Amino acid sequence: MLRLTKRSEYGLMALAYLGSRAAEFCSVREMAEDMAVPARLLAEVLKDLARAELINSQRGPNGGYQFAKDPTHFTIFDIVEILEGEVQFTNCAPGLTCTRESSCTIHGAISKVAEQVKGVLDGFTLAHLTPGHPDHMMSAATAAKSLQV
Amino acid sequence: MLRLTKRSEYGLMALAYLGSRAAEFCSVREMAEDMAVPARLLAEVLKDLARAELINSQRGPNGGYQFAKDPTHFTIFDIVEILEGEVQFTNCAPGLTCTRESSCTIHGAISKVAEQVKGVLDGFTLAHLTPGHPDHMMSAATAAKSLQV
DNA sequence: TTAATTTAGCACCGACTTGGTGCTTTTAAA
DNA sequence: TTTAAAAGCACCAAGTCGGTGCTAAATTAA
Repeated sequence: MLRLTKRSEYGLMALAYLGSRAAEFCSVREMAEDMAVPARLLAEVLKDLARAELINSQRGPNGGYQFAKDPTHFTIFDIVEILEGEVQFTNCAPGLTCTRESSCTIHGAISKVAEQVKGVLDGFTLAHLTPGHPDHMMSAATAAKSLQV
Repeated sequence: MLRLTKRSEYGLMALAYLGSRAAEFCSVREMAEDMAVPARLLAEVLKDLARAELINSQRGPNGGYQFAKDPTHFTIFDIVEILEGEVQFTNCAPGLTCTRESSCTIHGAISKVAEQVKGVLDGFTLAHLTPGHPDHMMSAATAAKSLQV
């Protein structure tokens, strides 16, 4: 159904969370509780993000994770690629497993589609997800509330 | 990995094929052979497209499938929705299974992403996939060939 | 009428992916 | 030394995906 996995979803939520928490270390337990997501799975996701050097990790008491770099430097595409592997829209693109060079007439257009989808994901940085950041996009609920004020 | 399923892939290929074959009926066997895809699976896909009244079906000898309407009237999004079910980018969007209204800060941006991805898929019609049609986008291979001439 | 061709319907299966957990080790602070 | 936390690795259940089997219904041709 063309959807992101939970890994990406939790990852994006966690990064947004970290972004809004200044530079302090946050533990997985803390984050999982606040975000109401399964702690162990979140831990796996954060491990991957740390391996990709997107966030710093600190072991031991008062340890946890913290943003390594400016959130505006990373896009949703980057995160999805880290957590789900290479984004490959179909098998049917030149150079991939589509060997129907002669008969397959769609990979021209499909490549364009894939390119544009990639463009969309690259058009959003982590800052867009991070509350408090000037680039943040409000949810419908939040927007409604701010209108009431 | 954010990819289309084989159902969508075969469906799009088949529709491109039908679009390039004037208005005659084409049998599944014929199409599957020409496109080098598994016939039975292609048959399932075409059944779904026929149920959606996107193509006409005709049983019996010399039967098969044929385009019902103008290819420019259908977008890639339509096909994907028919063959994969409702496109739902994440669980995390207002009104969906994301019940973390208060804590989840990403569904504002995620909704925008989903909207734009939908926009991309809606920006391509079947005509873009159909060789012979003026809107058709050539594959890299075909383009290379035409340059050689 | 009969046989052949083709779609329609429905159920099913094996393999892979996904979401999630268990357990042990390593690091670091109190 | 104890405790809190991440790192590593393996594992499992459920779901999805690609694909197939089988039977019925429709249509054409002989």
